[in-house]
Amino acid sequence: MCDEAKRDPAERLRQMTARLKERGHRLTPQRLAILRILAESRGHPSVEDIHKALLKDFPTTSLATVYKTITRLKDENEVLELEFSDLANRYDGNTPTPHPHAICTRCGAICDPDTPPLEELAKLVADRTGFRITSHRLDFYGLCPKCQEQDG
Amino acid sequence: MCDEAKRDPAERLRQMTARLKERGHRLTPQRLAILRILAESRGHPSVEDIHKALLKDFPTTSLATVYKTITRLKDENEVLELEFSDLANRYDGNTPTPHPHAICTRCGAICDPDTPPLEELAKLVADRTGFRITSHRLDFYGLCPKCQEQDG
DNA sequence: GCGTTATGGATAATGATTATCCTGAAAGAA
DNA sequence: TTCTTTCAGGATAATCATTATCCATAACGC
Repeated sequence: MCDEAKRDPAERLRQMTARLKERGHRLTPQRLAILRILAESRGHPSVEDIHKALLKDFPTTSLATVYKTITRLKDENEVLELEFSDLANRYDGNTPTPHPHAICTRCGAICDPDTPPLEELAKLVADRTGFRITSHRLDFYGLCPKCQEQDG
Repeated sequence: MCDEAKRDPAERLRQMTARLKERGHRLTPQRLAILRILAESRGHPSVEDIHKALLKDFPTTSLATVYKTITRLKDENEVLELEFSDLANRYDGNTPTPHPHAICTRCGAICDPDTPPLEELAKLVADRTGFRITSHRLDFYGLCPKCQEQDG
């Protein structure tokens, strides 16, 4: 229910590479590999996760390269960043627009539940605060099913 | 509309001191001062903000003391932490239960809009993901009214 | 192929937060 | 009030994800 198949990874990869090229970014082998990892990932990998996966094909890749590529992708709105102050940030390259997440506070599992859209609520907030709302973040924290089992 | 008066700061201070005492924490002058700053704050101060305010009455207070006190308050659920990976975390001592925020991405202003409660949505997410939901975070990002003016 | 210039790699720097360690103060008991 | 125990404060070092820096090199348009 949680990490069901989303859109086709190959299609998403094509989309990302096309957008980067179109905006004048070079498509290096390392970059392509990072895009592929993001497109194929069902979870929400951290930079270190991505780097580890990358080392299988490109054993000399630097962590800095991953950070730089992620920054590009953020600038181009091709990846959604989930910030944490006490943990490494996590990234969603499949669905780069804001959407709710369920986050396990024990094991760090993150999944995308289906929920009604928040546009109405965002409009309400804009009306009441005078803000020009451009993005949002909705996280639910708790224990994932696996971690509940371990409680006995 | 955004930073309207909430509950009575003095009453909130009484509440916090009572809870800390009840749980066996000592009430030192520094701690009381931090509680007062949190209770009276209408914004969402960072640790550094709190420390700066504290120095007026206790010029030798260490930053570490503020961090330690905040940790206590988090453990006792008397303060709500808003985490940011690229900025200092911000704290709400007035309303320590999760509630939506509007956050200015330019100046960092944070305010508490009135919105319908999210309990139903949380229940829906719990049903669909199997998570045992214990907390949530709903942030809306955008430009506050002041920062919109500066755009011309 | 060539030349321009963005990118990759290695590593140092940054900065919020946490850990450590010791001294001193808070609170209860006598 | 004084004593005792233990928690809290202050100073500072350590941590760790993320950024910045710098140079050699690879990508891509011509």
